[in-house]
Amino acid sequence: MAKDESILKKFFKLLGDDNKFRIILTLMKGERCVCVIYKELGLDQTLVSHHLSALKKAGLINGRKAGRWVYYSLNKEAFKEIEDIYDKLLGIKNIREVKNSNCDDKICIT
Amino acid sequence: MAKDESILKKFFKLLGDDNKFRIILTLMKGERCVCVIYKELGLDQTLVSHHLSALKKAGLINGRKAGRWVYYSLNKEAFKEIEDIYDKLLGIKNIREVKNSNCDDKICIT
DNA sequence: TTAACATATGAATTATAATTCATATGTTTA
DNA sequence: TAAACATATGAATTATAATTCATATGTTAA
Repeated sequence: MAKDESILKKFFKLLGDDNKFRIILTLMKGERCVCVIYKELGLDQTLVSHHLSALKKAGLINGRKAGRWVYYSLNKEAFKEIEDIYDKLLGIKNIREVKNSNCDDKICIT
Repeated sequence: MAKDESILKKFFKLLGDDNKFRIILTLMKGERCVCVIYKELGLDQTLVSHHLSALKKAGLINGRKAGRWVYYSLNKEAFKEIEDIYDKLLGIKNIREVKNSNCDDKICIT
């Protein structure tokens, strides 16, 4: 699979998870420390930590350490890249609406 | 979770799967019958059938039956809806970059 | 310098989705 | 109308990811 496709698919897989999705939505509002995230979402600290770690590993978020707190924020460049790839690969304007005549006889290839 | 969020998350979850993602990419090129899809992707007929059924159930694709063949195509309205919701909820222009001062003392709420 | 706190990590467990297998349904052709 | 074909479906199995649990690391405050 091409690199672009793989980046996009990975993004989908991560965001397809309920809690990761909610974490990203929370970070849309701005940088947040871990304790705020897990309290706001009513989740376990350790669970959120695992999710953040996956999102960070994928490059979707950045972590900034300040004292005993760690502040996470969205990686805007990564989101820009995703938007561009989405537009190229799945953008509605690229959908072709060619209808097919019967997939006839032996061949069954259009 | 709000309806929009739930629609988008469901989309992500479906497309996060390798084979569903490839099926959608194939359908970007136009309507295809099942036999073409599974041969082109080198997958089992029954596996592709399951995936198509999930994508159809989610409203992302349409099925058109013609004789013994079934032609699937992308549901453009659904993709339009997804694009709109994405733009509203996760669009890069909606990302706030507010930094936080220390998440200080007891409170730990921003 | 010890206790409390914020976060991270790895292993164990559990939940969920993907794949396979057997077979059913409906359609066309010989 | 029987055989071949295209697709679908449900149950069984397998793979993968999410969650929990126990605990570790580093930081600040008493």
